Amino acid sequence: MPRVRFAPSPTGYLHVGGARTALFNWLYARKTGGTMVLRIEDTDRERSTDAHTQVILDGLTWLGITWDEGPLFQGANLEQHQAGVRKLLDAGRAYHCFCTREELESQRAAAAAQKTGFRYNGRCRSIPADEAARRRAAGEEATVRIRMPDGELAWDDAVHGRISFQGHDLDDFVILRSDGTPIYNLAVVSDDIAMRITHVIRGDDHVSNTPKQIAIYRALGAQEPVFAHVPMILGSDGKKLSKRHGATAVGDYQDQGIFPAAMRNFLALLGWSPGGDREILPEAELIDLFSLEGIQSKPAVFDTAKLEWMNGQYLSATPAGELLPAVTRQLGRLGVDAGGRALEPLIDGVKARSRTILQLAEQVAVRLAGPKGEPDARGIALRKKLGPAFAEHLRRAVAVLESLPADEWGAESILAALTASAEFAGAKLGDALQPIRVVLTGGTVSEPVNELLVLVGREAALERLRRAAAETEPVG
RNA sequence: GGCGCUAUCGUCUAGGGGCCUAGGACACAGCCCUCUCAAGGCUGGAACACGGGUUCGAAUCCCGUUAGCGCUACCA
Repeated sequence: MPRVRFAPSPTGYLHVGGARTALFNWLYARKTGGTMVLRIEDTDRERSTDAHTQVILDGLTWLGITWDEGPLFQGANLEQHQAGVRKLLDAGRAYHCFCTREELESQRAAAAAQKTGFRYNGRCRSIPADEAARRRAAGEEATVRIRMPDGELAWDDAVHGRISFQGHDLDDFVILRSDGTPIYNLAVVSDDIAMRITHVIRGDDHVSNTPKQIAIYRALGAQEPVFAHVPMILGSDGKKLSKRHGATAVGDYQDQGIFPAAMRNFLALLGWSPGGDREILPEAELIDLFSLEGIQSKPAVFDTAKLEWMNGQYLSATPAGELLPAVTRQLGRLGVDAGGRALEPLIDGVKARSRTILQLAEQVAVRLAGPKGEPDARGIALRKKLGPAFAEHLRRAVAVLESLPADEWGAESILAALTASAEFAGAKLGDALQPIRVVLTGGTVSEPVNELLVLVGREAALERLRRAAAETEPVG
């Protein structure tokens, strides 16, 4: 049975790229009946925080990504990592390096000045073990470097096919800091071996780490896992997705009222395709269709418009009743009290015109509490265009609607009454109705006016219309 | 600079030598519907980076070129 892991470092929020990596791991585990391990890579003590860990856990949970083991913390495995280094040292596959940070930095600067790449010069490579032991006993600080073998370091990547590096292009990199704590590549390999990880599914930014990790696997005499490097997610300018592209944290989308299922569907299709034309794929289909081979080898641009479209698809497919809790929560945030009214009809009325729960809740709020402040630009433009007629239409509407008894306050009779009145006055139906829409919603966009009136309710609608008619009445 | 990865409409992609005058989706434009806007339906514009091979035949295979991206720490 495959064992996969998602291994974020808690140094920031759960990024959409990380979320997608987690999703692919999860999909693969669920598809194959394997095990998903969650490991928090907190070896960078300076930048790791518990708050970030919690945000990552929350983000995964929101997306519906579950894990079977963990969360495990890499920091807890210090002794295991050190034991691995000792084993490498004993086998002569690693050695102590006494070069100081300052020496290394000046070498790096010199290399940069000459526009040539920096590579560790191997100065400490040939220091005999007993001499190294003596110097360390004398209090000299040392890191541990792996002895990088010559020859090929290649693997058959599950998404890219064969990828090959040459050992002599890599240098003897540090695996243990002078303070005795492990460096990322060592810790990862050590943990992946200990956790019996069979498939390492991670971002493309790790492909250049892979040959280094393979060198460690070999030096440790351990079996290498299958590697699958999934492509990066880019911003609209083709550059690596970052803060300046707008929302990149999973939590941002949660706040915007995106459905977890829509986000998951969208993320899955970013860099992966089941083949064919299917787009809207529920969880079960995603799992059933998923394969590592279906993962794209080129990076993908994150397209918010398509995410919102997809969310709209999920929104229309979700019955109003299921939307109720989320809408109620948003209404609370907007400070609008439903006053015990049944929200479902309101939700159904505006559902098709919303792409996110947030937009939907805002529309419901307007129908409940009336628009806030002045109408929008198009509403004002209409008022100007109609001039005095705007108020006339309103007054006529008020008169007709008032004459409609409460028990006849239905979409059909309202439309009939309004149509007849407009006809009698020789007004175009559109001109007669649009002012009502503007007063009731603050804009020129809504469900049909007769339905809008039903949703707002007789008393509230009449009250708002009367007031607006009076306000817009020409002086004299 | 070195090493590596990648290359189909603006974007996500289908495509595994002939089914391709390259299909779908988002976005865009137009039309239908219509009291507005959506939704929905229909229509349209829009791509195989370039150059060489291989082959009867190449978006598909090979080699270059170009471009983009990633990595190049006692970060992860």
